[in-house]
Amino acid sequence: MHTSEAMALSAALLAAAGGLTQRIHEGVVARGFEGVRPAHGFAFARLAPDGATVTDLAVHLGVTKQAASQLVDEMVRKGYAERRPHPGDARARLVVLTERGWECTRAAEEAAAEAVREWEGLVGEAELRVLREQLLRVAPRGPLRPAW
Amino acid sequence: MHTSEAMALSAALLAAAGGLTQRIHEGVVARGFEGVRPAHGFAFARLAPDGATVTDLAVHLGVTKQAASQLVDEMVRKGYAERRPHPGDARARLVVLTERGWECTRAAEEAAAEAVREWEGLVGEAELRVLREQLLRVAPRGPLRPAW
DNA sequence: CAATGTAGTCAAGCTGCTTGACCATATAGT
DNA sequence: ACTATATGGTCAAGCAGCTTGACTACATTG
Repeated sequence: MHTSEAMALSAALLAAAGGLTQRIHEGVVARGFEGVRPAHGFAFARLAPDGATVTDLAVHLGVTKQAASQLVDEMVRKGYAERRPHPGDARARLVVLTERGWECTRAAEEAAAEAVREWEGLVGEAELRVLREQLLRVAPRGPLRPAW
Repeated sequence: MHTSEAMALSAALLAAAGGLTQRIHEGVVARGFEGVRPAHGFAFARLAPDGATVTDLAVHLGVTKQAASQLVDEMVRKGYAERRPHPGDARARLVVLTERGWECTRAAEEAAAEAVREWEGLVGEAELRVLREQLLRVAPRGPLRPAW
């Protein structure tokens, strides 16, 4: 593949990712969750299963634990998360999503599904599965974090 | 496509875009261009053909013209761009890439091509073209700008 | 039970963006 | 032609999100 084609691919990938991010964000806002930035989504993804400590979150997001702690402050202030005592480690605190946090997570999933559903009309359902498989192959392993 | 599959696709897309961005950035740094952040790449892309005004750049990046002007300041200070008088409008100034700016652009293209070349080994060359076509379809039109 | 490591926070500072104000030049209306 | 308004660009101040550094509370190791 030539350099110019590689650039076209890169640009398309970045544009698609940017567009999707924006679509998800708009969808979340449209569903009544304000003051949430795209970066929060990556935190929600880590907190969703069973909660996490601030340090876990910091590693996941690739920022300092102070920054992660401030992010948690903000999410707590806005009612999306709460700090609970950590069972088995009195130093740590387990950050978990509130009910509103779960609702926001579902809103983000719906918005993503809505955007992807439009893509079905553009490339077809079967091709969309192919696209997913290809992206899974080229995507790096590890935590999903904001990139630029 | 079910919601969970849509989420898997979204996550893969964001991860792939993030990984690519990081790869390009590392490749540019490895080629000796320091102090360049990923956000600069989007500015380079707009300046590359024939230069642009600060206002053009601001629209392209989706930021205020003050922010764009500061970005240009930085690029000028680091030797990647220069401000020339605008032919035909004495108010405006045409921002163009310096020779070093062009070298940096080529470095980014090489780094992108290098990453994409690895993808060829993961999904195959023919499938990579398919991937490009699919992404071009789902990518929104318009300026390529940082998303989150 | 002393020494070292880890979870978390407080405080200060930096950077990249914003809003607001302003000047110089272009363009439109009469 | 000349005033009125719009546009390109910069200066200045402020804010938000991150950083580094210092510190306390608890855990873990020997």
